[in-house]
Amino acid sequence: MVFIEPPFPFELYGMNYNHGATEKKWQNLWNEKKSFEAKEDPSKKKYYVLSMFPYPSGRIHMGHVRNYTLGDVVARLRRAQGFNVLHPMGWDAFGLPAENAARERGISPKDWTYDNIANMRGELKRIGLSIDWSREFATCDVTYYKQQQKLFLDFYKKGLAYRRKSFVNWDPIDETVLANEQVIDGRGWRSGALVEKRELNQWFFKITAYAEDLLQSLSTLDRWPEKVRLMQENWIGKSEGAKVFFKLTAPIARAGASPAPAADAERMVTIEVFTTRPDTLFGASFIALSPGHPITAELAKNNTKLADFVTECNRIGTTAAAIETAEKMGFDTGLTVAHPFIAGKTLPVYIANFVLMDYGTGAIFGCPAHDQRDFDFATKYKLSVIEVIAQKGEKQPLPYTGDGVLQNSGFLNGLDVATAKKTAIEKLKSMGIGEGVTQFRLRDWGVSRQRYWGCPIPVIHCKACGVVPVPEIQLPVVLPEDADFKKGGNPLDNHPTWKHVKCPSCKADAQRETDTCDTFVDSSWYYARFCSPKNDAAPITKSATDYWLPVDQYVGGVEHAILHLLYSRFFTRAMNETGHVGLKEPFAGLFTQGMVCHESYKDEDGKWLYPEEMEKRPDGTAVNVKTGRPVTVGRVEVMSKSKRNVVDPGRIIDAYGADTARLFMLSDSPPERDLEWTESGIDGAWRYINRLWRLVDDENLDLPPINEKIEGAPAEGALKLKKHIHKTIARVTDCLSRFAFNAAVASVRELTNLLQEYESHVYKVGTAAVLVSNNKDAAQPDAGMMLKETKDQRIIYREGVETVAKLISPMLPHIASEMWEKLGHKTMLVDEAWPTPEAALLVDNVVTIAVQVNGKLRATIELPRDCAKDKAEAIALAQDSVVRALNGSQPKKVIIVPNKIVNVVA
RNA sequence: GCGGGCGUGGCGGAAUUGGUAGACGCGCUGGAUUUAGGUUCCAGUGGGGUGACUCGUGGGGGUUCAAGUCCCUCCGCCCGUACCA
Repeated sequence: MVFIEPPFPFELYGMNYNHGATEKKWQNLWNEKKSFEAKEDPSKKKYYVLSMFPYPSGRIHMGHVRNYTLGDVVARLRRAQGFNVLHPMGWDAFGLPAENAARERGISPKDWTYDNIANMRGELKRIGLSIDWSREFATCDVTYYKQQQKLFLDFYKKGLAYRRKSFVNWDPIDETVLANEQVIDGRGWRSGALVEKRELNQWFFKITAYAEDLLQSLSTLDRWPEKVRLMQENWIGKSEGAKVFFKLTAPIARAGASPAPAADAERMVTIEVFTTRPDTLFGASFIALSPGHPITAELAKNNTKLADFVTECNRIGTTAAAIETAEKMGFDTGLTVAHPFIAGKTLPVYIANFVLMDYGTGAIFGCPAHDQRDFDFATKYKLSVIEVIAQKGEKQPLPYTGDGVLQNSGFLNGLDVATAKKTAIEKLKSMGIGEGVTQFRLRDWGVSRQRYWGCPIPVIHCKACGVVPVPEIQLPVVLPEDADFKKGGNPLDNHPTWKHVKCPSCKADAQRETDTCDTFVDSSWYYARFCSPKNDAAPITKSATDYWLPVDQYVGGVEHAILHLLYSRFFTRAMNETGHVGLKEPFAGLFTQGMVCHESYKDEDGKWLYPEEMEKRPDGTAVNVKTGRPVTVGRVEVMSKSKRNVVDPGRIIDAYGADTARLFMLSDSPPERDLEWTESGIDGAWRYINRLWRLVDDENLDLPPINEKIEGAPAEGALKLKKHIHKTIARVTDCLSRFAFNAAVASVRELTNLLQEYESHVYKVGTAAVLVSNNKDAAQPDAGMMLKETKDQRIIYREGVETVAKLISPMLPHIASEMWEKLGHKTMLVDEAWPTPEAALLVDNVVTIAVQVNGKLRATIELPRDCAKDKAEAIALAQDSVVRALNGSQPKKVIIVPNKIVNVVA
């Protein structure tokens, strides 16, 4: 784990390639020539490459390097292929960590953020990305969030933003709202106080208005990973089912003194249940309400045991994972409801911790025989289990969730599940106690955050006028810079003056909204802002977005597969509806990359160690560099600061160069999979960079002039090499276009090997080279042929090396550029066109065919391409190994796949 | 819990549509050059067997002339789960 510290003594190892100077040289040149500045040009086909912008935590990490290298490969490839490429970069700069830093270290969130950005920008630039830095912005720039406030108001006017009550995690000691990640085992991470659920008025975006469209349009996103589309589909969670009204056998006496509104009073006599299984109504054995259900709240007023139970349930927290993995608990209310179909039958009403208030109606009926959760619950509380679906075939233990024929179900008996569902719904409807409904799991997007470091929501609360939007000419609503972070709560709310304003409508004293936006709002439209980042008059410049959008290739982590991407899709629809953009789907192509992992190390005391703090001994043991004490080598895990299994990209770039870091990121693991960072891997990458350099850095290289052509047909050896070059072009182009970057690198390496091997078999004599056969006994070609061969080979060798430089350039832009220059070119490689293979060179006239007997490989034979089937069969059957395997028996059948395989079935 | 993904030599992985499993690299072994080597070059390298062969893509089962690839099932690990970004 000991790295060579910079400056790297490259000449010590016979290396002539100085990555430090070379990388700097090309980065400066690209910058001077503005090589990557994008301009709208309707005469050219555009290509918009976007890598998810980073949160400015202060340092870049390997995950960033991977993400941006992947995006850069695409951007550089498309650029070489003649597209007008937009490849921007910015900062997802609002959010909690800045506020935490302010609280812990007394730095202002703004200074902390912009310092981090300055530092990270420098680190990013060293990777050598083909980014148009002139378009850079941060979401915390007033110029950006001003436009976001306009969008918010436009959404509000269209009814796409609204306010309602919703629960938050409340820390009673710090008097602040906690994020889910700040709640640990039901307690506040700093105060340790038991977290309470508190209901607050909050802002929501009406994403559910587009639920159906967001679902349907997934099928048009054919360049998205199937898994992401599936995850979104499940997240939206469309389900067909029924609402059923269960009548309470005794209405609940309301505890409150004030008269309840009529609709609410109605709720106290019936329980509205959503179910996807109305067919199993005859198997119902209980009703369960969410702890957050209005009836639960009403009952808890007069029942301390129930109130305690609800408190207990709330302690689990607000996350679905916690609620659903918690042990199933129920509270028998003693109430009963009438069964809708069976006269005289009643069902007990429970409060259950696994019933979510946010989904359906917050109430379910339980049919234990045909649902796992209901079954578990019924077992625990000894409720009846009535089988209403007769299983097909071999009987399985309950619960049974498959199809079958209805039984014990009155008018549904004999029907299959699908028909029974329909019939039950019709019956419910005719009885006036239910109806068929389509339900979505998707909930509206809560965007309110009771925090300082976010985009202020631009509304004013007036006692007389209610919610009043801030007039557009008064935008932006700017964050105050003198907020106090020492107190608990929301610094905006605590600020002495900021929130006090006059109502824009009646001029009376009023208050600003002190909630800020969820940072997912900021990242939902940044892709569109990159098209015209400087426009101060409007969030979006229509002509610019019409040209550049949609994003052709979006690259980022799978962890964003649902929320960020769904929110962006919603936002684009909302911006479309409010006239800002002319499209609905922001990202035509999506690639989700895997994470960067590393071994983790612990010393004897169980303390995590950084990789550079330990050393591996030849005997396989590991020790602490300083103390010499043994170190336990742990699992390979996602790099994280807490486990200290991180490698700083800056140090790698110092020691080995950006190209080496990029190569390592691209060469071994396929980009969609997790990548394990290893020191030996980086060594291997670094060696390859030096091998590339040796291809061109040779005083005796003796290459023919640029563009010299072969006269007549190429000599045999030259043709072989040329074929390989063109096959490599085809293969690499294909690999790159389908994100098989590791395979693309492998293919270029193969060509490099071949060129190097070829070069080592050639002597240079004067200006001509002489091919030396490996086989001493072979007849040497005559002088004329040799001259032709060597001359052609020199020309092909140049073509080969130039091709290697071009093909590797999206991955390793610095060394590729340097090679190009070394080969005598005056042009910059980044301005060169991507090579195209000659079709005629891609096909071989002799193919290798596998010969199998009963599916087992017995021989391979060489045959002319498209050889006749009977001829192939005859040659295959004549093979010694085939004859042996057949052992005298007659083949029953021979299967021949032309140019691929002959399978003899014995 | 639910949803999604992944699993191939000692290691990372390749195999575009069901058609020669292990490309390319790391590591390792042997050799050459070298005062030296985390340099470079050459050769070898899935397991077993002298060999003909045989066993092999997380486990078990199935479809097929043929399965890493398709189907069923089980196991392990990872991601998301709505206030981390």
